[in-house]
Amino acid sequence: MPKVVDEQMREATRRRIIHEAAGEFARLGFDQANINTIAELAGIGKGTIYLYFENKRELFLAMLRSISQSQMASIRAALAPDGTLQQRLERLFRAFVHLAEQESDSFNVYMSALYGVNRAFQDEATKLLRDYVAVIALMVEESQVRGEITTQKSETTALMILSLTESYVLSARVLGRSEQAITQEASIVARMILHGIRTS
Amino acid sequence: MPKVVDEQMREATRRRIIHEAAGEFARLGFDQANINTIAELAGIGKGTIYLYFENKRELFLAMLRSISQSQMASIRAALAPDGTLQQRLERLFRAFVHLAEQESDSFNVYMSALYGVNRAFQDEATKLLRDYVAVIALMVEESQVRGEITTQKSETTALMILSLTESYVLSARVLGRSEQAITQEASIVARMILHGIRTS
Amino acid sequence: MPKVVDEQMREATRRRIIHEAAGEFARLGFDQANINTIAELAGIGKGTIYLYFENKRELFLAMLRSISQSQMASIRAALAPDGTLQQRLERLFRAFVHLAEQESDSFNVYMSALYGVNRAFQDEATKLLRDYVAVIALMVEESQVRGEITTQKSETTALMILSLTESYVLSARVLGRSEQAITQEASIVARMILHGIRTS
Amino acid sequence: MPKVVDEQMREATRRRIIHEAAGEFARLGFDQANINTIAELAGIGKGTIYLYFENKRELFLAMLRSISQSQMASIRAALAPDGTLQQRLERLFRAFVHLAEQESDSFNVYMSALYGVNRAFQDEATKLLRDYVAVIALMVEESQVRGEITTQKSETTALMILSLTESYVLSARVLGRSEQAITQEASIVARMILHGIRTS
DNA sequence: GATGAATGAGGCTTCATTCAT
DNA sequence: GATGAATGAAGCCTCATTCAT
Repeated sequence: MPKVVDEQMREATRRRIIHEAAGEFARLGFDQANINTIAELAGIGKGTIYLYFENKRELFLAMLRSISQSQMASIRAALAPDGTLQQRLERLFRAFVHLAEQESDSFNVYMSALYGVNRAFQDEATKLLRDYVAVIALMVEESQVRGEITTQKSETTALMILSLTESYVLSARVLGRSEQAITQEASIVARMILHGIRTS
Repeated sequence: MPKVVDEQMREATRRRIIHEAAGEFARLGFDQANINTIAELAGIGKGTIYLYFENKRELFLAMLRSISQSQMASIRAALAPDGTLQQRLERLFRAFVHLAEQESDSFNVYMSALYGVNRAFQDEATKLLRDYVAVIALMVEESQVRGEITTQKSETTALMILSLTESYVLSARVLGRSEQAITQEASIVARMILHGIRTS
Repeated sequence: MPKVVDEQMREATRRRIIHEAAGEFARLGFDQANINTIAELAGIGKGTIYLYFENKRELFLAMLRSISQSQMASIRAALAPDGTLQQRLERLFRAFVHLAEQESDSFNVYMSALYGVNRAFQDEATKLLRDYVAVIALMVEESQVRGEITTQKSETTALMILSLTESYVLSARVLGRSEQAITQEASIVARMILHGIRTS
Repeated sequence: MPKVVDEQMREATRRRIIHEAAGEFARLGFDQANINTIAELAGIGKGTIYLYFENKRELFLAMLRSISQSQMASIRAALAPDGTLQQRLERLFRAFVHLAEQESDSFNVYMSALYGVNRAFQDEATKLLRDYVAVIALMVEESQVRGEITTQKSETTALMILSLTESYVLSARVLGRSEQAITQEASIVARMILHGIRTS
């Protein structure tokens, strides 16, 4: 029964489509991206894409979900309960820098979905944002338990942490700073966050 | 001499087009926005738009510049050298909350331009970002002179302030918090920023 | 009573419009020619043209008639009953060479109208063609009376003369020959025509 | 292997498009001709045309080339080295009459391209004109070899032959003569050309 | 299942013409 | 009479989607 192999093939093709779609969407945006180009890059026929995804919109959403999973994995790893809160915050910061630079396609797609105007895309991107906040809030609560900080509203704190981290990275990139220059500020930013948290 | 009136009429029409364009672009994004619809909303003929703007792209850019000016005016007012640094930061935070809520069309357009993929739009949006940073950096330097804080890199500090302020507001909005709820956190966020600055 | 002066002014403006129209139509053809451009070249407002001509089509026709009159004048002069038939034919040939080179705008407009697809334009251009044939036929008949040739169908002969003269000039031009080179063939062509006539 | 059939289908469709395009362009001219109408006449969808031709202009050029080939074939056949020069000239004349009447669409398109203002179209039409001259020049040289005529400049002679033939037919048509009436003059025109050649 | 030829809706833009001043 | 701002019809072309093979 070649079923398993077929299933693997199908999954591989699906992944290839999503990968190329991410590049195309990141490069051109949803409207300007061309289904035909994506098919060519993925090495399949134009019509074949529709055997994997209902339409362009669904392809975009599937790609967005794929990106979300991948990014969440990175963030979870960064927030592993090793070391002090300061260290975990630094790792979080560096994880974002890394994502923004090494996975820039994904990052761009995610950001444009989040701040774009298509409600469906925004909703999907928001899910990831919620997950970010949730997993950071968890870390905050752990730190409370450990006595590293004393706080009440873990979610507000998490939101602050995420905002400062993510948007600092983004703004710095948009303003043209190098990855290296930004990475070097990990310690400063983390310390600043920490003090901010402890004071409020 | 009907010239003055004509000039006023022309300026009024131009403003009306830009206003409606902002709404349409905010609602649908650049590609999905329809020049014909914008013309109808502005109460003019389809062809008339082209007497005011060379093409769709130039209309978008003109609108973006208009938004930039308006937003910068708000931010400058918020950063007026009255009161303590804490108070100025609170006003900055509230100004962003206000912009995001009351001028949500403009805000959405600006954000999607900044994080979209069209280089020309990104460049224009980046200009505004630079202006933000510059004017905040100025406040930071004033505060140094006044002895409120002791810092070396005013621009880095400004970027931190902007990042935390702007993106906190944005994230909170995207996550569905009410304007009121966000506004109430002005004091907390400002204090946190201040401590962060003083520590680093 | 400034009426006369006004009438002169009006006539002068009309002529200026027609002159510039001829250039524009010759350069771009009827459809691509731009009314606004013609107005600018003529130094008047866009709307003013419509005080002189009902619409673009009528302007074109008026221009065509103007060209016709001018060209017929040249041809009549060339065919003046001075000299031998051979000399008159040579003058006719040279007149066409001159028209094609010195009045190339007019010539191009006339040819494109004649061989174009707009029936109204074709009809107008055909009138000129008929006039050509008629005036040449007259010369043929004169020559018969003078005993220079003996022929029956003066109109067929005229058509031959015109065809060979006009289209020889045109083909030679299209094929890139210089005015001088073509002019030098006046004698040959005229002699050839003459022999042809005498034989048939 | 449906390839051959497909290829045949494709070629058939291409021909159908060109055929209908010729009619539409002949009827309305390049600018007024409507791609949509051509598609409907050809029995295909509007977008399908763009699978066969890059754009309207390329369609026109392709059609022009197709016309050129077809016309050159007719002319070559007429000039086949059978019979006397007089007979060949008569066949040439009749071939033009036939083309002008039976292939009037093609003829109109070719003439309007030749005398229109679009340089690209003019160039393409000029190629055909050159081919005409070349093949007629060949006949002239053959006739020299055979001793039918004694001439030096075969190309100039060829141009004369073409001019008189083609433009006689055209002028006669424009002036409203019937095909039959024009055809009957084949002998006269041919004889006249012949004498003209022999004399010069 | 895979393909890609065919489709046609949709939109930006031009420009002849009108008409209020 | 002269003007030119305003208009909107008209058309080329793109591209997501379908479906016969």
